[in-house]
Amino acid sequence: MSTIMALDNPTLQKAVTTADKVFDAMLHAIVDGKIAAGSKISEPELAKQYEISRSTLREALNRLEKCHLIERKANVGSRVVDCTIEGLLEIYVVREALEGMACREAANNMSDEEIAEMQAMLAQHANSQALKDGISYYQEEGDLDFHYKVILGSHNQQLINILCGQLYHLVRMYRIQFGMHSPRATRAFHEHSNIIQAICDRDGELAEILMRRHIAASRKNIENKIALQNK
Amino acid sequence: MSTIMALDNPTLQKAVTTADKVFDAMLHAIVDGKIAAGSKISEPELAKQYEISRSTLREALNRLEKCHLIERKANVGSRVVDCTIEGLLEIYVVREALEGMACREAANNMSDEEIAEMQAMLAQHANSQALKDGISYYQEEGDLDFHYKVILGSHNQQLINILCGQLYHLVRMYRIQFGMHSPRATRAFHEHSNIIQAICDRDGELAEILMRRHIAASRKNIENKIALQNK
DNA sequence: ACTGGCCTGATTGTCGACAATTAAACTTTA
DNA sequence: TAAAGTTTAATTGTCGACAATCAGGCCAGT
Repeated sequence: MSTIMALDNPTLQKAVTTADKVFDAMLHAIVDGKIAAGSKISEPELAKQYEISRSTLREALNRLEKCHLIERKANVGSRVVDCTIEGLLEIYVVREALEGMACREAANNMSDEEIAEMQAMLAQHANSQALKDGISYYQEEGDLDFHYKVILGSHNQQLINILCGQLYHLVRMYRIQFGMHSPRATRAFHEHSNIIQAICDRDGELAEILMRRHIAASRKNIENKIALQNK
Repeated sequence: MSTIMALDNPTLQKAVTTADKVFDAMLHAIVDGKIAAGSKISEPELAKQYEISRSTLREALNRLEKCHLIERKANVGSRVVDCTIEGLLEIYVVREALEGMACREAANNMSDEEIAEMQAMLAQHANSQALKDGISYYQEEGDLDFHYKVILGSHNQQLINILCGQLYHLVRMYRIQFGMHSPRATRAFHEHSNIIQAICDRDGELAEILMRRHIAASRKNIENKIALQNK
């Protein structure tokens, strides 16, 4: 029902080849933690598990490496990336820069129809949120939907590739594995609302500033939580 | 002689496997235009040309795809990306966002030794520039050296991977194939100098602003040249 | 003559086996 | 006993062949 599946890979065509299917399966397995973060990958073992050849598996591994979900060293092997606090904060820094710019470009380049769509989506989220009073749904999927739409609205293929193609899988992985469903839901909703307003006003400069603040706020929220945890 | 070779891939280990060597060879061939932009890639032909198996060639192609230098469609084949004005401008937008942020982080995270190194490099470039009065050398290599150093100075692995690992090969490709040796050399030199000063002052906010202006100026320079060309 | 379907040639995807390299276990020696 | 060197088992990289898929040419039918 959520739109998250539909735009899972907005820039990629559907999986046609078997390597694609294995890639998809492993992608979800890694993101969901079914394949542990930091664990070593045994090519023969996984090939047998998915009932495919090692060549096909390696093809899938190559695509996972493109998403920065695994790391390969020559003649040694592949490991799933491990989720560290430092890595998470690094990603937020990149997101602040890229999504800020994407938001500026979205304000310049989105069509009126796209803007209308996004406003409708926000209204739907508002209902869903008020209805369920469930912060987790909004936080985990609605938020991603919103950010996806803004990124796609930039109409910048490079931005879209980097953010949707590679970085966002990592974001989802961290969200799930660190169990992030913070009580920022209502606040984030208002921030989203203001960002859309800036885009609607075609105010790219303000849109970028608001998006950067929005992401920076999330990062600081995490930093605080970590600091609290380590106290 | 130049440092460009040394930091060709500052984040990657040297090529050990044959697929690595073929990747390097094809990387340079594509960047230098020896393999034409937009041309289709024939796997059997190239495999014979490099005297390797198709599997090994495909491994190399996968890494080229990671750098966004080629594009693959399932059951159809691979093509070298084509250099369009729109693509070039898109890259500048991404660079403005990412390198701006990298510059801010560099001001926060660079060690004093790193800053001293960068100042020394700039002084060397100043001599080289005054000596040869050659704008092309500075523009094509010194400029990249400077930007590399700033990116590495951010100490953000995600930033480094995206910028040095994938985006900068594209930047070099565009520079060479469009023959960019504009008379911005002395102006760019002063901008570099100011940026280093901001980093030295640990003024991340100013450093980001200056870097973004620096890159935006390059982009506008190109836009003007194109507009002039099409008149 | 033109459109539609079929067939053929070539290209890509997949497979299993072999060669090269690495990491660990074992032996040997100071 | 500890450290260094050697051997061995397992993993990765590479290869050539087969199967699946696609693009273009050919033929038939209206």
